[in-house]
Amino acid sequence: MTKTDAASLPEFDLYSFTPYRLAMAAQKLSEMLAKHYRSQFGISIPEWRVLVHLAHSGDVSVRDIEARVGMEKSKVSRAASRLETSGLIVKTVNDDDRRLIRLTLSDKGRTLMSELLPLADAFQTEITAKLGDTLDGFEAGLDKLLED
Amino acid sequence: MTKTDAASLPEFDLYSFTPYRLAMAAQKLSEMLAKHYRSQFGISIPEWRVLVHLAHSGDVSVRDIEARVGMEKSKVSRAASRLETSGLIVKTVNDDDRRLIRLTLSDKGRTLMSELLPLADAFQTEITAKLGDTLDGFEAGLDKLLED
DNA sequence: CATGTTTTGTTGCACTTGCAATGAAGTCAA
DNA sequence: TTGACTTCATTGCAAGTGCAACAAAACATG
Repeated sequence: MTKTDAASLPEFDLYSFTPYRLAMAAQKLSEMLAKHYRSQFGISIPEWRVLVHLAHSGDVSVRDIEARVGMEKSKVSRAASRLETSGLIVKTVNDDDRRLIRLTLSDKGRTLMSELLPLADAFQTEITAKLGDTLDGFEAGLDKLLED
Repeated sequence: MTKTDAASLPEFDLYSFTPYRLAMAAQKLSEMLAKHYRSQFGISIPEWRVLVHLAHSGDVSVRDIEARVGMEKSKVSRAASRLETSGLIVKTVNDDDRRLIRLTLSDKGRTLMSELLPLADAFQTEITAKLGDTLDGFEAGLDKLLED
């Protein structure tokens, strides 16, 4: 009887492992996108997510972003602090519930987003083109993975 | 002429932005998977990637993993150091090219992988089931995004 | 050979991250 | 009202991260 050796390892092909492929694809797209707005506007990915959510939903609290964007609340909190420091958003206390913090785009932030959003839109178009006729199937798969 | 105001922001729906959806799906799968092996075996995602690559390819250098798995070389280096500390891999100098470091699974590491790989395989099966008839379209989309 | 260039892996540093602990504010029931 | 409990945001801490700088080895070209 032999000791556990190389031959005893189950076959496993990392490169066809869906979570791995998905992670690689996500990382690639994130980096392509981040390259645009990091170098041009000095914004990190978490900051970008907060900004987009604000542009989309108007006033929101840290909790809202945590829930809807799936970011840790401390991550949201810190991204918001950085954005406040750079003058892109304003934090005010919600007077109805003084635990909540209202995050709002500043004029500067709004101006920034009016430049950034078209850029994101163009990127989406690029991806759509790249996916071509696999687009629908791909998005349907994403739906399945994201549901519940 | 008005200043830039809320109404002037382009429409943009974060929740149908493909990079965002992709990032969310990837994060979700990674966390589900990591929950299995982090809690049971105390292994992080970068460590897991190195181990799988070793199980798959036998001896490799840091550079090989950097290139094929798309990890920063410092990340690979540190993951390898941690794995060496926990006795799961062995680092030896390659005598043909003494800059290269041969990473090899130890017996302990091989034993671990013989438990871990079936678990990954089961997870793949789970995902495949979840994707159902969207599987092929989804994988085709991933192929397109990952090519070049 | 000699010397400049490239490749490989590690490390220093500043920053980010996740998690748990904290404090402040709100809620609820006696 | 009081006191126990919950919710929200921030922060301390240890660990992880990316990037640039680095040293050692290999390579190239005179």
